[in-house]
Amino acid sequence: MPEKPTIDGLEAHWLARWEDEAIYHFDRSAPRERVFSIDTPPPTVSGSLHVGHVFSYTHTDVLARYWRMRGKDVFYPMGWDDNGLPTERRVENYFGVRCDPSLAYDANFTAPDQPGETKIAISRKNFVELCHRLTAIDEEVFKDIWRNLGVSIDWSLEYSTISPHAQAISQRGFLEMLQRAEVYSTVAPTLWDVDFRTAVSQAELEDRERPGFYHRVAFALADQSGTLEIETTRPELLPSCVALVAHPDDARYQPYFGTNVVTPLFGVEVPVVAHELADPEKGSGIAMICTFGDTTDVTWWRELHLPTRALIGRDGRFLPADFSSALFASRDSGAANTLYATLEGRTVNQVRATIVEQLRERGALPGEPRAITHPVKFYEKGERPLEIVTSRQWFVATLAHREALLMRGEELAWHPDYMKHRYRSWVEGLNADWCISRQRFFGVPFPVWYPLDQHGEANYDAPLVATIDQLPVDPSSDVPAGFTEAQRNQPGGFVGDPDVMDTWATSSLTPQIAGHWGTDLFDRVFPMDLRPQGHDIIRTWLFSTVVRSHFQHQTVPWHHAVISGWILDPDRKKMSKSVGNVVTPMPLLELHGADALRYWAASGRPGADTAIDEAQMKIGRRLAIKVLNASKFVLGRLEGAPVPGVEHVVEAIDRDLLARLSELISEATAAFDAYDWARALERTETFFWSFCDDYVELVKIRAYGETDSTATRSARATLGLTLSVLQRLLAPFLPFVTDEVWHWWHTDSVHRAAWPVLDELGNAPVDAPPVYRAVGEVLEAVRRAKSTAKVSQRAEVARCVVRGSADVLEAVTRGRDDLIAAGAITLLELDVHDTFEVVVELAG
RNA sequence: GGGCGCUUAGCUCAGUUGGUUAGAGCAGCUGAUUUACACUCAGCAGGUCGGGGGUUCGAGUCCCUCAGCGCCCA
Repeated sequence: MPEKPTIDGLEAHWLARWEDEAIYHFDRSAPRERVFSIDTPPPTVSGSLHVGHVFSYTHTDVLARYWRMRGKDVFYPMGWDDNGLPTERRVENYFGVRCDPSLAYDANFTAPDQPGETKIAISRKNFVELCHRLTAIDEEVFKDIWRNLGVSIDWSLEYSTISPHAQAISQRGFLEMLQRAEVYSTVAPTLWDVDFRTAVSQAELEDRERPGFYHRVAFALADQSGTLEIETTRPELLPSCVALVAHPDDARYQPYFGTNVVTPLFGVEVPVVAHELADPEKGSGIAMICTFGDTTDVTWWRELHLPTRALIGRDGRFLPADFSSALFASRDSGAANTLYATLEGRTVNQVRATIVEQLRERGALPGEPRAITHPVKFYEKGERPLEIVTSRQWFVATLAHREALLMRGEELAWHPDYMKHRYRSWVEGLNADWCISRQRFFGVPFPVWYPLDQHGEANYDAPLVATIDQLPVDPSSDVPAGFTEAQRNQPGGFVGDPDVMDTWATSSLTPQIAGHWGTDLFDRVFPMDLRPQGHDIIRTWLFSTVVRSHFQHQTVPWHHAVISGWILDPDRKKMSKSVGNVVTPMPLLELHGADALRYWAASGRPGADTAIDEAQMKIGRRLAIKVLNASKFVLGRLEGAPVPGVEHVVEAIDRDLLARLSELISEATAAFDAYDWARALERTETFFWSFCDDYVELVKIRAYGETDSTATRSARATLGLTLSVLQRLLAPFLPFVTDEVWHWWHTDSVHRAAWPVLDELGNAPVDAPPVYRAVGEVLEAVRRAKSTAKVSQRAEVARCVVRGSADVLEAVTRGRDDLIAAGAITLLELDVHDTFEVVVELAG
């Protein structure tokens, strides 16, 4: 025990020691019932690292440490989510490159130190190499943060979602779903980002309020008897119009159902149809259906069996079209084709301007466009509104299993409970199967090839699949069984599936990846006990993991889901890179210390959004310092001797303190069992400060007495037992300082010590007379008198009269000696009275 | 449009099934001073618990309603 203990430098010392002694090592021979397994979020390493990470990972670690002390073998791995678009984007910007899959691999390529003005086009293989290189660097930065935060991860279980192991698991999961027909490929209208040129899934969708215009457009009735006016925000889609739609109950339009109208400018005859999704309140109550302006168009198109006149291409520009063809069958194909010739190859905005201008010229635009603000669907990482593009994609059949997936949500224990609503409303609102293919580069490839017929056309209905023992495979370089590389892309040969999987198609298998599905380990850890995560990824990570586990294992993937809240900046605004209010954790760690940062994080209850609060960190730091000093005092009193056993606790006030301590143990344990770490911390902290300021002050003088007196031994036993319990109750929150003080009198780590139980306190009577509290109240009155008189707390009290009920006076009597000593009271008088009152007469 | 959460002292938050005079920490103010701790200790002050209505002997807590903030879904 150092002469002048300090919390500075504790981190470096204990981090090294924990690593040397491998105290967080998972015993993989442990039977399932002794294991507590955690499916930790693998952070997206290419994302910005901010203090929000520290927040939620502290919650997880606090729980991990608790269960470890409860005697569990804690399976606590850490992974890195490095595959996917965020990494690609970061690599593009970091090195100033872009991937062009048509280029050949250049073994001599070296990336520039600084990104240049224009991005250098490189082959897919070169690009992927750079992705690996950068993620390796990023992962070290993240790892450094976790280590410095004192997260008790078993680093021997580290994984990454782009590793061959993760790829093999992902591909196996895919192949088994394919075999069970839970995944299928089809050509379908799909949400499409025109900048990234990839399909995206419903889960990656985000509504953004954008200014727009309602354009009123007049359609002539086919029989020339009049016009119907619709309103649209997307007049550029007029050439791909396939119908007009109104609500079946809308009396205004009922006469028109079943009749035809003619699109202005393009002269295409389209029917007027009825559907419940048409909103009579919106615009003129009648809308045009185009293939495809939004997901509602897709629904209408599918349910009403409308033709497909898709005109927006993968790059967001208008595709060629022939208005004299059977598909369009324009009444005036010459004019239509002439106009369309000016639109082909143009962007959405360019086409919109031209069409509005043309409509106005032809008198088909009654009234000026009306400015509105409306929600527009974006890919969450995208910059231009999503389009809907028809393409071949792989889908997981979620819609057909909606009810079962809702039931899985009910099976999960949610903390806090109300977070289950997020899951429920998401599953209820699903409107498309989960699209898992992405037209990108850095990801897990699909382990399939397609046979090519004599004309070089692929047969997508009969994919050639890899076998499980081949995995991982890359169909762009590996060859399917029965073929040779020479047959690649040749008629009668084969072609590899060119796409990669959605990052969630891999992340949804973190229990299988971390738990090494297919080995004996998996059965020892799965289903996992705990899934900690933020509420922002319930619809992605949590949902997709439930889907995979449901299909693959017919179970929920975990028993408990603990949902952490948002981290807000000090002004309570959500932290985001674009707002520029992101706070990085390292400076805070260096300034306040890991225990202090953890204290702040652990004060945030499950699910509660929490603002960055440096004041709270300072309080945590103060608490850590107090733990050092209190431990120093108590252990100093023990003078190196073992703590006297609980049977030596004989003084009434000491027995009462232990009774209160057993209440604390019960409360903290119950709170932890309910995943309410913040409550456990708050109760323990309150008790600890009262222990320091009141109990220790009361028994200090007695504790300095002769070692062989029963009273002294009682005080020392109580101090020692209480300190031991408090150090352990605080250990999950303040791992550094508690292990420091624990080692002052133990050889093992506090993090391997047993969580306190009531038995340790012997038969501490819970119904002991409330001596501690009664004496405390008198002492408080004495302190108040001294403070009011502005004298030292050591000043003598000539006479102190305590009036109160016989019970209270009895309690005070039992703590009389300690009270007199702590209050420097010369004469203590007790007087039975019906109200409680303390009269203090100071000396002099 | 449907749903969830929040609203308690200047600030950050407790307040577990309804039950003495609503608590804590921070900030503020007033003091104390070398035997664990100044990164300390003691004390003071500060709230009609978002508004309104209801149930009850009794409501911060239960019910209804309104408002504000945040979020989820459509």
